[in-house]
Amino acid sequence: MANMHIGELARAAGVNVQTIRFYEREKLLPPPVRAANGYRRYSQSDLDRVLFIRRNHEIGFTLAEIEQLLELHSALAALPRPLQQKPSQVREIIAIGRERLIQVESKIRVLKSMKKQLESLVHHLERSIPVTCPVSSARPRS
Amino acid sequence: MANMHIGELARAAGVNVQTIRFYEREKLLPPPVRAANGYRRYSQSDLDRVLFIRRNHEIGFTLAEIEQLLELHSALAALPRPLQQKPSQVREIIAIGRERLIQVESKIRVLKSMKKQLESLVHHLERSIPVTCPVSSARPRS
DNA sequence: ATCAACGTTGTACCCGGGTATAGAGTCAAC
DNA sequence: GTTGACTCTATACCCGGGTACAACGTTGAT
Repeated sequence: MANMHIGELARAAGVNVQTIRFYEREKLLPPPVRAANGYRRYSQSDLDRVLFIRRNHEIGFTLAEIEQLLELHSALAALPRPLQQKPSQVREIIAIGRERLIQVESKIRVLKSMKKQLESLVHHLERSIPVTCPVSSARPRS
Repeated sequence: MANMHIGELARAAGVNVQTIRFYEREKLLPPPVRAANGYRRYSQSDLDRVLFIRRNHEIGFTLAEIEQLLELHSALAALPRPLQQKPSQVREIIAIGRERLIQVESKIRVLKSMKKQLESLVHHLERSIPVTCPVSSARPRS
């Protein structure tokens, strides 16, 4: 635990150092423990968190939405087990989860339809080209 | 054709007027025909284009990427049929299409895995809650 | 003991994607 | 012929998500 410097974390996550500090300011990362010299120290779970942020950002979630997603995860982790109590809190988490689910499903639908269009585009273009591809015989003028 | 004012187009597309003009400046929309009074006039195909832009932006493509997608579409439309000539141009379109396809597929993968996680989250939370849902008998204290 | 490579805080800047405002013209209805 | 809703151009601003200094401290190797 707490085995990485900020630079190592950044490299491992494929972002740069300022971005890590930026995420900290924006409350996407918790204030890390500090070594005696004041250096930030990070653990694997911090790395996981950064990777989670990046992946989700890449597929079009805003940082605000990602914050919610993260809360959702940690709320879940913090629940008493086996869940007997706190149904109102739990219900809220479920509600947020459902919302996200709807968003995600809608994005998937759009992307799938796009995929189909692209596939048919590429396919048709390939089919109707006078063959000049490597697999064919003589490579008639490129 | 060319039956809409900018305000109607904007309303129909669910964006505001300045956004339309912004897209025009950014070359995502072609300069529209102008009425005698200087007003921009738009047609259905302009609306389609704006909707296309919005949909794609929503699923995480940048405007620059969308510009490429649009070019790809119109390049396709402009091709001589039945494609006998211009294989180099066609090859380029295919290459871009393939690239997009890879991007789209990767987004879909990420979203699907997210969907699974969310589903299992919601499912598990629902399963372990002391039943308080409408479908059950007596609604024991909310 | 000095150098490079890394860390600290703080502040300022940049880019993408719009959004708002000013100052003016157009148009339809009353 | 004036009012209100619309349009025009031009310019400025805003927000999200970083990115880049500046000025300084720490560490390890040579």
